[in-house]
Amino acid sequence: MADVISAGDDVAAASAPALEAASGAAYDIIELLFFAYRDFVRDADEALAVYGFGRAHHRVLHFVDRNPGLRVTELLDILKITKQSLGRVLRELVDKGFIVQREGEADRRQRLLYVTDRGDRLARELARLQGRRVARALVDAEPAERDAVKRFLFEIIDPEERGKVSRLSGFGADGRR
Amino acid sequence: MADVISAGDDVAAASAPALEAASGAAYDIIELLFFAYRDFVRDADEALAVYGFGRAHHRVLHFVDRNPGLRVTELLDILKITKQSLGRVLRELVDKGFIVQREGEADRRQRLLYVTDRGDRLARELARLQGRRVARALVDAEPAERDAVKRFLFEIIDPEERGKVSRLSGFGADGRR
DNA sequence: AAATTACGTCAGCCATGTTGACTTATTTCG
DNA sequence: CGAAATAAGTCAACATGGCTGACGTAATTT
Repeated sequence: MADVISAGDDVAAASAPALEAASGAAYDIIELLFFAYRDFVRDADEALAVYGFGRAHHRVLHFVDRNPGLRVTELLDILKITKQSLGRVLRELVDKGFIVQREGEADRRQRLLYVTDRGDRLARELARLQGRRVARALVDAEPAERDAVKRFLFEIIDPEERGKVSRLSGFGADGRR
Repeated sequence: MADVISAGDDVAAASAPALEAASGAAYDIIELLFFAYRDFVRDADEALAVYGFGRAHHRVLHFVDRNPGLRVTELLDILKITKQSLGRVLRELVDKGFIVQREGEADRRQRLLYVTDRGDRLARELARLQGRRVARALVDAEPAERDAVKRFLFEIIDPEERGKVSRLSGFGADGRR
């Protein structure tokens, strides 16, 4: 039961031993990703509940805070949800004064997104909570190990999405700064 | 960035750059975790849809496959969901012949969970899909780097949960095998 | 014998995702 | 210039997967 999984026959351009070693670690990591993410996302929940928000609001607030002037279309492409799903949470964030929308200067069809002071404060508080967990997980890690973690997460992302993530988060296409 | 905002109203002045400088490596990883998990969980979706299953079914199937004879209470504690939520997906998995429940020998109140052959086949297929992604992300990583990734994910988990995860996944409390 | 435990289930609610259809304003292009 | 494309918003209906609360049954523990 639960032995080494096969790496898949279409993994090209890698030596058999390298793939095998990678596959051995893969099963553990599948489970670790589940547990890690399960706990990671819970950090912000109580802080969000104060305003009647959920995780969907958190994601929107986060990306607008990190990318002032973000266009709605770009946000949809980041979150990979539909316009209608975004519409609901975005409206609530605007109604409660955490986000404002401004007409684009160059293109007046656009409604560029910005956080308010209030929104910025909440976004930072949420980032502080999650950042604390991440920082604790990295305290004993050497710089090379931190890079290895970042590179791994970066390479888990769909290849065609990596360019976008690099631009948003500000590190290179190889996962390094 | 801030110059785009022109006449400042209540739009927060210091956003992305200041935050980034303040928080270091943790901030990148918060975003990377979002993107990585977003893509990671999508791998299995089409395979699950064939049987009318969703991600909740996947999680149940996975942990039962990895832990034959799992008790319902233990599964609840792993997934951190309620008995009622589990009940729905578990019933569907049983009805469709992917999981069977057996009365416990020592304690006949227990309904121990096992996958059927069919369930095992689906579980492995899903693991293959996700494992392939993980394996590809690790092909160029050295053993020490793979350990660093595992250790990081392990330490993201709530401290009081780590013992349970160690026992389930079979590596030590330090995140190493 | 009573209390606790393991499990299941009914009923209703909420958050967040989906499709499909349609509108409005604006920009781009032939 | 006029047609087509684009950016954004909205209505309606529905699916998934969480939640709480209340109860029931069988088996075990005290």
